[in-house]
Amino acid sequence: MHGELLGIAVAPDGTVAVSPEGDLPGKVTTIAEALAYDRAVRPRWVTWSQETAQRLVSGGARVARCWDIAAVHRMIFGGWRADPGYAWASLRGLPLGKVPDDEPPDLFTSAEESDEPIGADGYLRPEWARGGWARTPGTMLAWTRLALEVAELQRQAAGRSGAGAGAGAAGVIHSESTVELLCAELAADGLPVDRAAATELLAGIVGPRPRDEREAAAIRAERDAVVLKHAPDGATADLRSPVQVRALLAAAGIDVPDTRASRLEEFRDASPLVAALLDWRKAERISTTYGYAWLDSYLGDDGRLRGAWTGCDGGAGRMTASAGLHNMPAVLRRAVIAPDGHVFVRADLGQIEPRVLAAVSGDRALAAATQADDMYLPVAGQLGVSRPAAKVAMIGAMYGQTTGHGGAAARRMRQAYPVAMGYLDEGDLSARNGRDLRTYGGRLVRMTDGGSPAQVAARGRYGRNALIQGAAAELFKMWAVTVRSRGLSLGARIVMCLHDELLVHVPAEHAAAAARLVADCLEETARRWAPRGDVRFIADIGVVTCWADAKG
DNA sequence: ATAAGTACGTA
DNA sequence: CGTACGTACTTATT
Repeated sequence: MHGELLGIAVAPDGTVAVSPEGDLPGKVTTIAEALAYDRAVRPRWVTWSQETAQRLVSGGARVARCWDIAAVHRMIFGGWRADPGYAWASLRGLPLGKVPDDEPPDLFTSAEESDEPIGADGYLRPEWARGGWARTPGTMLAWTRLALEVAELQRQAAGRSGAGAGAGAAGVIHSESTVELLCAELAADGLPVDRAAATELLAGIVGPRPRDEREAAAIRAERDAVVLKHAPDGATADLRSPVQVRALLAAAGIDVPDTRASRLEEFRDASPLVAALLDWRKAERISTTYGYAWLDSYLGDDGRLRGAWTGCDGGAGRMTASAGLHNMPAVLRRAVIAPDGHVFVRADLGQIEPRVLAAVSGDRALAAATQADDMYLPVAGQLGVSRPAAKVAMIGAMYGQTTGHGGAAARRMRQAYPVAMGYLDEGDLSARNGRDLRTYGGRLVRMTDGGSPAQVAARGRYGRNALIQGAAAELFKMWAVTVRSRGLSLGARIVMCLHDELLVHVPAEHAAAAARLVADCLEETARRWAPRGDVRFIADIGVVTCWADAKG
């Protein structure tokens, strides 16, 4: 029974239903009892979506593992939409165009109440999916039974499709599911941010917090004036308008097709106007997106910055976060400080993408290079080029156009690592032709057909990138849920996931143990995810009190 | 009001 | 040396 699937549903009021299993009758109970059952039996709870985890977490229950129907649906079928009615129709092979929209109930057409979740047409009744399942204990139990049935159908569909069926993919469906539990916890726990430190940082960059709108406008005008005083006589512009900025630059003799920072950077030294404008943009970004309003919106009184998390982005399958958690300017990490008595274990995967390429392609020669701490060194030696040239060639192969032309390094790359390059070529070709791809872990990456030559080329790049980025995301998530699980006894909590980086909050007395654990979890994950075992994955792991500190 | 375009932050 | 995403602002369209 340990680890067996068991359906669970949590109503908005916190009432829990657990599906029948074997001789056990299903029951309607409390979150506390569900947690006790989780500890005793450790089932794999079948949930319809992250919402269940959110309700469990807000009721104080952090369960060990789950089978998340929406997450598994996205793996098997690709795309983003994964509501119950859509997942059901996909599994039953029903026409998807007729699946009712995932909309709130219409107030004027009273939904017919039925005790049967599946309608005569074979589709899931929309009123059930919209919350009608929580109407009575009986409907709640039926909802959990259906979840269990759907999970079994998904297990079969995954086996047929190849999702989660590859040698290295064992466990990916489970980790992709359990990440939804982690996401609910990340959203509830938040990222520790020291309000005083954040305020001080902001003051240094954009000035003190304005007391009213008039003062804010004055500060903005003053910032603008610093730039405009470098403008040619009489010229002025709204610095927030790219069109006007372009005209202003033209008046100063700088003709550019657009005013992006990357394009203006080359004029920085020659033009005080450009230099001032680029500095202005930095401050403006902080002021508008990551300023006091940002703190007010997302930083709680308890010193935690909270946003919503998703386990996969619908494209290649990376995690996403709102509230700016994934694109916060690096300077603001100075304010991410562990509260008294706690520290962070900060860990990031090193050279994850080329290592992942070695694993997913099965290229023995490239796998051999991963034994080095810096794998670009052996690659450079193999190709007979400098390390920077080797790195550019590798990244170009993974993401850029390599077909046909390319430098000497690119040509030698084909000779030295034919299996890896063949894997990328295959993905590129499939994507160009509009054929769907599957990542190493079995996630379907949907491709469209047709398009102009430029779109076809872009699709090729998208496809080869998705194979690498998607596989790296799978490895990362498996690592993260392993740390989540193994770290419980140390009081370690993941507070940030940033594609290849983990920030783990832990009581100071367990810092060293937690750092070792994070390293051990990577070993364990690598063995499970890439069982051939010839690819080495590395992480830079340090104990810090502030995220901005590389090592503590 | 809503959509598209521009820009920029993270990986 | 490419890809992904989230946020905010301006400009154009409905």
